[in-house]
Amino acid sequence: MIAQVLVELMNKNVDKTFDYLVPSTMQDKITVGIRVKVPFGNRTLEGFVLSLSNDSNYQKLKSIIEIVDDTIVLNEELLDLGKQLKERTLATLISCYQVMLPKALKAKEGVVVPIRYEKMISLKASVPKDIAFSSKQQQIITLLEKGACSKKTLQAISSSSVETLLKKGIITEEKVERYRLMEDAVKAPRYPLTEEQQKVVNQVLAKRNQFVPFLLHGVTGSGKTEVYMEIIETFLKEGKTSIVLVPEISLTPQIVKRFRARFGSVVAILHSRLSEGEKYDEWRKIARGEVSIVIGARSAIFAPLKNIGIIIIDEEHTASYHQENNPRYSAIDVALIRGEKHQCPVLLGSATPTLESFARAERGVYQLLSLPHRVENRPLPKVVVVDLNQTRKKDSFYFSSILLSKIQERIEKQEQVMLLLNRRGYASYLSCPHCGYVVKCPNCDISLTYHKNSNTLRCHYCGYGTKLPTTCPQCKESAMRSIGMGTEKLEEELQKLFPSVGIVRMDYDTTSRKGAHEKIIEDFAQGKYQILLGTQMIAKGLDFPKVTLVGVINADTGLNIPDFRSSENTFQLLDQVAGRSGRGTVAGEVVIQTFNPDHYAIQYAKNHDYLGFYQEEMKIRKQLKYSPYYYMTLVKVASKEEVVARMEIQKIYRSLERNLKSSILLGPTSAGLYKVNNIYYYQIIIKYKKEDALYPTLTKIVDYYKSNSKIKIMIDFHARSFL
DNA sequence: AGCACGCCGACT
DNA sequence: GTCGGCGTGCTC
Repeated sequence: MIAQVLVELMNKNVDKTFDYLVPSTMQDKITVGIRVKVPFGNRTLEGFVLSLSNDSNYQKLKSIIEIVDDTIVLNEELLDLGKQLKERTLATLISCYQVMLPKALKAKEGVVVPIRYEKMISLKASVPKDIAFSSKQQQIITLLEKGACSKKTLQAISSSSVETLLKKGIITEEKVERYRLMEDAVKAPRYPLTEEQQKVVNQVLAKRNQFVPFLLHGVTGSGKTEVYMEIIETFLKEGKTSIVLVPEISLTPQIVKRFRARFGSVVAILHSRLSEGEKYDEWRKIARGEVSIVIGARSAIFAPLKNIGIIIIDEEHTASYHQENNPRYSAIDVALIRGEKHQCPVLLGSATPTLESFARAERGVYQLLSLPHRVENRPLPKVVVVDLNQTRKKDSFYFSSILLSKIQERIEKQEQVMLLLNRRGYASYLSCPHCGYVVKCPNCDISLTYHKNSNTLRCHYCGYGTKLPTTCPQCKESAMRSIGMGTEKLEEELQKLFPSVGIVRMDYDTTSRKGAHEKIIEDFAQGKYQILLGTQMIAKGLDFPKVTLVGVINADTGLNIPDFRSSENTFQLLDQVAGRSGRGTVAGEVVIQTFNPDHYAIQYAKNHDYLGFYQEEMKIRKQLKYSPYYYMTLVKVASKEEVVARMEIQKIYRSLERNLKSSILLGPTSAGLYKVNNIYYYQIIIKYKKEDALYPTLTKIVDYYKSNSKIKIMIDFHARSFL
């Protein structure tokens, strides 16, 4: 028998299978999808068996050294999915398989994540009647009569007694696998569904056993999670499994808790904050069919569940559902592939769907469902927009007097406040401190990015460049400056203004420790603090009934990043963060501070008018030929030598120009992150509605560069950001 | 990816 | 005369 093995190397040159002899001792254990160790050149590598055959074109075959796991790692569905992923992303096949697996199961020689064992003690079949036991010994035996028990527990009673009983052969010891992540049983209230919610549930269940993609547009606080759980429960009763993707679990422990409370131990959790051991264990629970529900971040879409009843992607607009390195896939795409395979519905939920998704719903590609009202008829919060042009001169740098007085009010009423300071403010664009003016590209209606090394302003879309203005083109004041406010400074200011109030900050810096998120969220939920301030992190999915005021310190930071999605991202962020207010019995309020009070993204967010925003933004997208009217594929090259990157992107440009007859090419231009770690980036954006030559052309280009170590080329068919 | 093989410059 | 540069090619 001969095995076709795909080895661990992430290089285009070796992205094919190699034939190996299967030693007779392994014949009955080797199956497709298993992980093996093989000799490769003068070293040993790990790889996956992709197929088996009886003969080979090669004469001098080497033999497989050993089998790594006792079961298969990639089942048939995943093997097939990997191949599709490779075709869609043009990444290496091995990278498509590796991305599906926890580190413990990736093909990687030398990386070992152990299974955790525990010593279990159990009673021998019959306890001899004629022996007199000490009281401690008797205590242990009585305990064991009810069932096996961990050695640790028994040793706590008396370790010497355990030893004696073992020696006498009364009890036996056995090593048993023990999962690391143990579920903590919690109780959570279960809410009866509203009529609206029930209707959505019924609409989805009506299409069970069919591949139907749904888009659930539900306003913040409309109880989407409850809807998800109800649907999942139905499938659970039918013996079917479910996948639920959430943006980043560690940010929303509340959702996990609710699932745990309702479904108990049939829930597995997969996200980046787990240790490798924990991920390994959760994965094995899934592969062994011990759980029926998987909740996780992006990569949980590859959970090896069988018999899937539904795939749910919550907050479907979240950028993190797209992977930014190879393979550059979209979890939504994968969900649709798997949904079709399993003939099950795929449910995408959001209060602010991407324009792409909503457009698909309008065209009937997705079936649109909606939850237009909050539960218990709670009103959406009232939004006040504060014009910083009016207030900044007289008020403090961060706070308008309106926001301050409203904070003061909540503090007196013992209610809670959340303050958002968008961390994207660090992006270096140039802004006038007096009037808020930001320099834009004359061709693209996009902010120019400040390039420090060349001291110019440049457009990342068309390549337009201009010298740095010394005075503001609008108000003629001197000293334009790049903006960058920090949450840390905000916290300091706030504490000065409210010295006796408990303030907690949640951002990248305060949450790097494991469990830090949970702690902050837990503490805030319990009222240890009255004000929670933070970055985007606090905008999504959190549910604090006592929060009645949400303040956005500066809504403009997101508007000015040089991305055609900046309005959409801003609208989404504002709507999401506004949705944190008034989730309890007391009505909520929102204050948005901005230099652009009339900007449509802000105005529509103020009115909670998703549809209005959608329609207006679609007009712009149509006019400027952006997504979703055009597909946009990003081609990026990276090289340590700037000249090489520039030369090669031009070659690629000429090739694209020659071959793509129905596309619009933007570029070539230096990428937004022009130089990172001494690597230079150049890029081209391909816009097209239908381009049959796209994949063949790009495949050729990728092949052409596969053995060129001086240059790396990256292709992203669903790029969310063109920085 | 790594590593060997192979053909042209400045040095014990 | 040799040590060593990194271009090209191969790994079942």
